Amino acid sequence: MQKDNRKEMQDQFVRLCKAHGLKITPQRIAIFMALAGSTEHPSADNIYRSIHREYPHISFETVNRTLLLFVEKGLLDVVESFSGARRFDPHTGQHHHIHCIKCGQIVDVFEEALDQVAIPESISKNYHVLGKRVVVHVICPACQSNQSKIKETL
Amino acid sequence: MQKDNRKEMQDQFVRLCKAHGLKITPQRIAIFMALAGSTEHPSADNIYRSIHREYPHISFETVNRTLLLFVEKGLLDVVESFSGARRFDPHTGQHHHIHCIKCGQIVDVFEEALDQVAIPESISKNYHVLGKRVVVHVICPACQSNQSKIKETL
DNA sequence: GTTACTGCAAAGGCTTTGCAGTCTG
DNA sequence: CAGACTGCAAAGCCTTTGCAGTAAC
Repeated sequence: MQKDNRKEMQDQFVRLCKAHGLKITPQRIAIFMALAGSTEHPSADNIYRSIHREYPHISFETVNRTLLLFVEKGLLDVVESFSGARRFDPHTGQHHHIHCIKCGQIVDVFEEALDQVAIPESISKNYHVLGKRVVVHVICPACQSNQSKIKETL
Repeated sequence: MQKDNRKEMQDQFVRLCKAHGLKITPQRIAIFMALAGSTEHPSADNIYRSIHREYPHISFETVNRTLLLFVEKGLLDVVESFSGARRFDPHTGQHHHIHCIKCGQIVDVFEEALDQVAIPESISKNYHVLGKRVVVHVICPACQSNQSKIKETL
């Protein structure tokens, strides 16, 4: 089951690469798989670390370059953040985010009601609109209880 | 008129400092005035440059430290960005943003309808909510016409 | 065989920190 | 006068780039 899923994802990746004229390399497969299994909106460094144990020869530069390439091709999005490292999101469809302003955690929100928020005409009239997102600022339960421990990253 | 406005702002700043137990220094006044007159969500470097001609002795470090201090005291907000330098917003009230994904420009949006977006119970039930913002992703008119000229900063 | 991709090393932005001296209240 | 604030210099992150070698198709 887990294995089937991996195989399925790899097939999907091969299709995506072909569609975009990208070469298929072991590095790219590893990066894609790491992303596919992530929900925490990882930074380039997060991805690098998560594949480093299994593929110690993959360099950080390749990870970063690949992520930027994927963004360019629309396979990934860069998400809004409040500084620090750039963070990536494998989920490119319409959705929303919860940000903990203490620890920087970002949680996905799928809510029909938020998708339905109408973009005011004053905006759509004057700009070429690509999309929208509702960002909710919170202090997450973990940070609530650990007031002292976690230092805000801003 | 312009002069009265400056005076008024300085008085406001003095009140704010007293309320937060901050000392009033020429550096801080300069920084506050630069922020008050800004609408483009400046970075620390933007503020530094904008006051540097008039106050060449103010260091970048002081500007940055002061901005972070103001954030801590709630006089300023840090706004979401898609990487690059941290950006500040003197407007701490409820409002929304338009982001140009090409040039990085951020435009404020004041729209009753967006303020009214309800935070789903699934969120408010589980998190301590501080606020929300609708972020609209666009390509601004300038970037539309200059397709080639401006290089995306991501 | 060509061209795209990778890894290395180095440089380039932006941010933070320790410290000694200075200024505010 | 005490504590807060500033400027300097240096270090710390994160990201980008040039280049020579390597792998994919």
